[in-house]
This record gives sequence, C-alpha cells and structure tokens, in this order.
Amino acid sequence: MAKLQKSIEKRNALIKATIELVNNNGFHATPMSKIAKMANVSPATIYLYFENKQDLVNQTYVEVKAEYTKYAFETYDENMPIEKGFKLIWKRIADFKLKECESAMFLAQCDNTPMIDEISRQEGIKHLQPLLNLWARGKNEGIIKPISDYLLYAYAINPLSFLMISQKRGAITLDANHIEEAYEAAWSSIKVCK
Amino acid sequence: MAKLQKSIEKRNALIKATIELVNNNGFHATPMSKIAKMANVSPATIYLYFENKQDLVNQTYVEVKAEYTKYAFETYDENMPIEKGFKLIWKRIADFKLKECESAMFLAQCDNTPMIDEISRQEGIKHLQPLLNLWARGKNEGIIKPISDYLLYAYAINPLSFLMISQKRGAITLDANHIEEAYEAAWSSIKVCK
DNA sequence: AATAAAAGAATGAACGTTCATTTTTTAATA
DNA sequence: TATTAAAAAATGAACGTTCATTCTTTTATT
Repeated sequence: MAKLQKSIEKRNALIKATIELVNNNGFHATPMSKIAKMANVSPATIYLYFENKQDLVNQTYVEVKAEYTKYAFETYDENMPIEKGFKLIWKRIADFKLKECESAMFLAQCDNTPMIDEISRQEGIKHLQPLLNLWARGKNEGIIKPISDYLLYAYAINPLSFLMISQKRGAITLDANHIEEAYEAAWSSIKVCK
Repeated sequence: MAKLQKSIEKRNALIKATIELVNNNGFHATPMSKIAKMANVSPATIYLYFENKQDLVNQTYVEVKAEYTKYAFETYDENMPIEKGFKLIWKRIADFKLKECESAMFLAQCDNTPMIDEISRQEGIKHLQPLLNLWARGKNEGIIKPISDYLLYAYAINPLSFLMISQKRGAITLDANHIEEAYEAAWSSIKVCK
C-alpha cells in the first residue's frame, strides 16, 4: 500500500461513497463493488488506497471524526468564560450535525455498533479534549455540575445525535427555534442550579 | 411460517442468540450458521420459525422493544402527579437498561442503523404512548417545557443509551449515585425553570 | 523506455437459503 | 394399553449466489 503520490481525490471519492452507502444500507449491505462503482473506480483500485474493507471503514471513521471536532473547536478560545465557551462549542456541534448530516449519521452509526475497531474508536475520542478541559474549568468555578464527563457528554452533547437521526428519518424538521430550545435543555442539564 | 405449536423455547433461544451475536459482532458479522449453533439448532430450523434473516432481526427488535416498554410502565399509573410519574418511569427505564443490558444494547444498535425495517421501527415506537401522554399533561400544567416530544425524549431518556453503551464498553461503571445524578440532569433539562 | 496507477476478469471462501431425509410427536385403531 | 399410521418438527448436506480480494493486463506518467 505505502503512500500513493497521486489522486487524493480518488481517496476522497471512496470515503464519500463509503459514508453514503453505509448510511443508507448499513455496513453489512455495502459491498466493495458498490463503493467502487459510486466512486467511479475499479474494485481493485480500492486496495491501492486501503488495506481492506475494515481498514477503509476505520479510516473513514477517524477522518470524519477529525473533521467534526476540527469544526467544533475552530472558533473556540481556551480563555473564554465557561458559559460563553460552552455555548459556542455546542452551537458549532449542532451546526455540523445539521449541515454535514451525512458525516454525522455515519459517526452515530459507528459509535453504536461494533463496526469500528476499538483502536480507531480511541483515536476518535482524543480530539474531544478541549471540551473536557472546559468542563474541568467549569467544575472548578462552580458553574458546571461536579459529575463525570460521561454524564456531561450524555446530556449536553449526545442528544444532538438523536435529534439529527430523527430529522434524517423525516420524523422532525429542526429550525433555529428548536436548536435554541435544545441548547437551553442542554445547558440546564449540566449547569449548577442556584 | 404459520404458527408452530411446540417449542417456544427454541424460538426464544434463537432470539437470545441473535441478540448476543449481533451485540458482539454486528449484523454483518453474524451468520445464520452461528446463530443456529449458539441456539443448539440446525440452520434449517431457523426457517421454521422465521422467514429469513431480516425477519428474524425484525421480530427480535419488536419483541425486545415490547419487553422494554412493558417494564418501563409496569408500576406507573396515569393519575400520578407529573414529577412523581416521570421519576418512576425514568427509574424503571434506567433499571432496565442496566439490568437487561444485552437487550438495551441491541435496541440501541437497531435504533442507530438501517438494520431494521421501517415498519418494525414504527411498531416499536407505539408502545411509548404513556410517556407522551404524561408529557402532554405536564405541559398543560406548566411543569414540563412546552417543546417537541422529540426534544424531551432526546434529553430526558436517550442519554441513558449513551451511558449504557459506555458502561458496556468498560469506559465507566454506573453506581446508584451516578443514576441519581443522571436523573437530576434529565429532570432539569425538561422541567420548567422558575 | 521504465515505472506507477488503474482496470477488468478471475478466484476461493462464506453466506443465506432450500432440499431430501430422518426423528419425534400425535392420533387412530385394535 | 399396545401398535401402527400420519403429521409435524428438525436435521445435515448441498446449492446458487455474492462478496472481498488477488492476478494479469492495459493505460498513463515521468
């Protein structure tokens, strides 16, 4: 495999096709041949870029996860006050999940199945550090509840995945108003209540 | 497949095996042959109880979902005051997700992938009605935020799935204290703040 | 001309499902 | 009750298909 000099676009096309097909049919029903076809490439070519199917999916996961967190923290600055910083990150995440809904769908599917290697999963978690730091600071200042980061994540961030999936399935349509309500729910679940 | 008179146990064994194998390997990596082996049955026998693999998974989903909601509402009475009723249902759900963690895992996987037919999914949602009624009542009384049921579910109930998965993966261990904290987060996210 | 990239066709393994047969259960008869 | 016939349930092996992956050949690049 090594590194191919050329054609990063071909790699991108393969990753894009993987996301789309896995979203719509699930891992079990997306053959390499279909991925190749959607990316306008021969099945054999996939193996110039990826070791095998598992590797293709793992790499897709890590790459999408990185994009996601890059977007989430792009405008955040570690010196911001807690609530302002949280709101900023939260809104960016919400924004990503609604705009890049294909990517977000894919992540949700990976995060809830044994589709992905544990190693790639760990790799994906790393990028979340700035949010954990913010929470640590918030706990110190008595603004954020002194509870486990997993609990904070479960209530502050994870619900967005559920909402995104519901929207993708056509069960709801989220407008700016809903997002504001969701933010209020998220914030009130983790802030210290006076 | 008509109804078989005998051997409801064989059907149950098949469903149990399906849950366990799909949890650990995902749909795509659980062949019928393995399901048969784990249920101590010939592969051919599966087809006496289920039309095909998809049908087996669909039926497993609907059955587990029914168990889940049956458990959730078992001790609930429609005349309870809002907060008390909500707490009761919430605790039962938490209880189920931690005790019947295999079942809950399976549901989470189904709810986040295209593994399940849309029809079976709809079938599974029906059973949630008592909770929606409670919320309607709560909104009327000004106790619960006047927001979409999907938002309420996303913040009050869905986080438990995330926590359960994290626990199953060994990332956390939830004790009674965590559960209490989680309940507080859930309630504060949906109650009207005075 | 030499090398790297891509292609299509080929391969072997694995899978879901069915088939032909056997085993077990039920019902009928004496 | 004992024996036998019929029906139901269960089985292991086999089938046809699909899939991931590899092999060989062609095309593009330097």
